[in-house]
Amino acid sequence: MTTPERVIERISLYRRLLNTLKGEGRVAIFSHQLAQLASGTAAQVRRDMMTIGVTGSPAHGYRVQDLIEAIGGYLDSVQPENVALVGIGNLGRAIMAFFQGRRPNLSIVAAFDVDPEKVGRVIHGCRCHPLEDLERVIRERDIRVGVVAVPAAVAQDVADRLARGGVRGIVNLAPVRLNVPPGVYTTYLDITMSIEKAAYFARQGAAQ
Amino acid sequence: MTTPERVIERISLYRRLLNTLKGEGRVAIFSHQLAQLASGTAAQVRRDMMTIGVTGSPAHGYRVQDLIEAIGGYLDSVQPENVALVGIGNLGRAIMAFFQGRRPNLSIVAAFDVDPEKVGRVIHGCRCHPLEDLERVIRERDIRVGVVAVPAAVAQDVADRLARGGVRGIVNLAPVRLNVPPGVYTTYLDITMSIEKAAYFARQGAAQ
DNA sequence: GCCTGTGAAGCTATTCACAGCT
DNA sequence: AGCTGTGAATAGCTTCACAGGC
Repeated sequence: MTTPERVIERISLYRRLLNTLKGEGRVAIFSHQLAQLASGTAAQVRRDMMTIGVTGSPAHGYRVQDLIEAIGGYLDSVQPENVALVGIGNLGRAIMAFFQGRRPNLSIVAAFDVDPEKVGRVIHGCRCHPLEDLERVIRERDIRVGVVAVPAAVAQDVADRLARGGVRGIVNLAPVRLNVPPGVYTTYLDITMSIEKAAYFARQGAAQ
Repeated sequence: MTTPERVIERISLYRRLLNTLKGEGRVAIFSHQLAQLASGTAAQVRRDMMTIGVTGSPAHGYRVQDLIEAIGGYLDSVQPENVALVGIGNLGRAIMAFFQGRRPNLSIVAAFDVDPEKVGRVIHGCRCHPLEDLERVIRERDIRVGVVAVPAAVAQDVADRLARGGVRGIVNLAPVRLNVPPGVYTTYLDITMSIEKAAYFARQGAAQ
């Protein structure tokens, strides 16, 4: 019953692609077309559609609007998800700018930093708190997802605080592994690893 | 003979963990210990060791130094790899700061931006060029890996330029899919997707 | 006893291929 | 004719389990 990580990733990607298509006025799409946009296969797209419970027609394929709604129903929680961002350096600001009023169902509602310079300000529509307040604010605002964008040396401490505050999902951008209590999901966005990977496959003459 | 992406990712992770261990004075490690640090299994670590051609001993496990060297021999090219960064916004600067004199075998040697304000300056030890010079500089400096950290709207254009310049590996941080000619490897670092994934699994009561 | 190295087994994910529909 | 939905087949990855060695 638990959907594999890979499938969730693809579904999230489909949604973004579909939103773009919708913006272009596209009404329907065939599996092989969506597959091409997502760098996948038609069969895989159809399997994923089964997973989220959407059904298409041989005549027109899948209705774009249906897909977007079904993906929303599958991926999103009923009430919008509150996200905390820890670390308001360049990376943190990039993420805030990026999320600025984007997703209706997912918004960064609180940011944290140790720098007294930043605390108290509102950056990209989001209030900045001192790190000491993390657990309290997380609880008050019912935040269950945290993004860790702090230097490696303090990432584990931040993760501990997030977990204590009740966060159940962490996105870690710091180049360290985190130790989290059971029940807390962690995913890593590792720039060094990605570049090393790209360098390796660049040399191998491509894969994908 | 081509190593799967998953394995390359783990090997890159092992190296980082091992470098930390080495810094702590650790000399040898058993597969189950490395597995714990990497959130994997002992059997998997041993398989990966086979892949890179390292052999351990039942008595002491694997020698940390051996592993680091073997991974270097496996992942790295003989001469250091030159990387180009396109987009010197918050995200680009975060990446530059992060790479600042880090990896011996992988360095960002050129950055590009359209902002005339940034062009000509040297940020984090790296010269900033105007976007128009991209293809020329890429060729001159024999750059084969590019990092795309520009807004979504111009990411495809940047990818086209990189590919024309001869880049064979691209790390894309913009939230769009790129169309690249065959032979160019592309990998995506998608913050939105990661947060959506974390939110989904946070709700499911964790995996991993 | 506890480790590594590895063939074999097991499992998961992807793709095939085709019936059914329009 | 060309699509979807899906059981069956395949491919790919991970884990088991054990021989061999300190």
